[in-house]
Amino acid sequence: MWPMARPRKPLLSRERIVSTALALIDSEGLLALSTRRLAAELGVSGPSLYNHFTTKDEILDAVADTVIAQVDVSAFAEAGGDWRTGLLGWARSYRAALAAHPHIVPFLAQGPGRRPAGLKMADAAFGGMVEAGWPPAQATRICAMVRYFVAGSALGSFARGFVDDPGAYDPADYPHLGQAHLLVEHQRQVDEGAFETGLRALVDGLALQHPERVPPGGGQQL
Amino acid sequence: MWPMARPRKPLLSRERIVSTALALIDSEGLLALSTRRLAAELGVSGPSLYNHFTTKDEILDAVADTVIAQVDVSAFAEAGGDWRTGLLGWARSYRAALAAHPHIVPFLAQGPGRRPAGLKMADAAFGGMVEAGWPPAQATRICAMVRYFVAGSALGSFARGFVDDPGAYDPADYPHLGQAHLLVEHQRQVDEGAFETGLRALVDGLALQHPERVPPGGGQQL
DNA sequence: ACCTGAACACCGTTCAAGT
DNA sequence: ACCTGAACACCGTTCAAGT
Repeated sequence: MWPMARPRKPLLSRERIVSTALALIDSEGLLALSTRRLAAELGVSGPSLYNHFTTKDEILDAVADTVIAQVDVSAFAEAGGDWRTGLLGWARSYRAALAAHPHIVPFLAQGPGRRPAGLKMADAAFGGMVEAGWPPAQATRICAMVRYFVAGSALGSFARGFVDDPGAYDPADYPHLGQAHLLVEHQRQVDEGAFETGLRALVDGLALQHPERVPPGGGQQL
Repeated sequence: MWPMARPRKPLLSRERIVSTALALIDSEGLLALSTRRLAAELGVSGPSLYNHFTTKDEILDAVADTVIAQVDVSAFAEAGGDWRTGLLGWARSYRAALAAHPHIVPFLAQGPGRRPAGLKMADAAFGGMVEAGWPPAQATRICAMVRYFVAGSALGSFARGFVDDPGAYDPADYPHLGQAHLLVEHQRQVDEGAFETGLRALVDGLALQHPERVPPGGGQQL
């Protein structure tokens, strides 16, 4: 091997950089993604990345967008105006996409900005709610609350937040946390159960506010 | 000034380190908090911090705990078994505490672990829900979903996630985002409105599931 | 156009040395 | 006990040099 300045065929591509970055983030966390480490994983030297992206943040933007591109918003169209079904389908797919890559969530939460997949998702969700009869201001709030809920649930496991040690929580200090150390074992069930229960409650609660709702007594809306 | 090895009175204390760290995080973000920068702000050299904390993460843990210590859980006790009032009061105070320090939220979301204020909050909320008649498994889910919602809403502004530029969102690409650039101006109202609307929906939806609820027709619960 | 190594101003943390 | 400067192995990014 002798020094190679420019190869006949590019060693890197934006796609390869992004997929390797995502794999590294998934396996070792956001902090493990350094430009030098990523370059090493790709078999090139650190500065090579700057031929394809102008900054590390731009790489993260691209990674974030591929994650959001996995979200399925087809439930709105398929439900044909049934906002409950559309919203449930979107929210579940949204959560699944983020839960598959939890370490990128803090970065994702900075908003879609100019990321195309994020904007496409926002457009579909907002449009779906408006077409189902929600006033635009309320549709905005609903999209925001779904994002809050999904991002929060993917950001950090509730169950994993506790310590797996029966002696960790002294009953004298925390009288109700006697079983908390058991949460760690049932992590997935706890987190998914909480998300699903919360999502149902959210939709049920929203239904009470829909402009076309017929209240229980059949009376007028406020 | 000549070299000072050990001063008569300690220059640092854990309290001073934590409050300076929080101020730095609030004003410049989590990434701006380096041990060297923090030390400079405190008027000492970098390694001095290691006489008071064993790692930077331990400093962040202490910062996180002081933020959570601001959350008011007294609503559960004051509401005397009325879980709706207790939950609303807790969730609003929880969100206010996190929204005051948004940059620490990604760190907070790793869970209470062994942080006393976080555990005290979890204990009070879980205990409050159980005492109001919720089965423990459901009380756990409710505490988790409130954390998801609060953390998600404090993590990143929904409104600030868009770009304040009328030309940013081409109607050909995003037919429903024509007004999205306006969100940035009304940031606080949008985010607080979404949180409040979502919280009400969540509580309303949960009420339908409470074991002691009398269903509309007065019939039996499933 | 696309890669390289050298360089700059940073990191977190350890450690021997001072009082 | 509590501070210091020097040192180690890292960072993100720029830039001149190579083909």
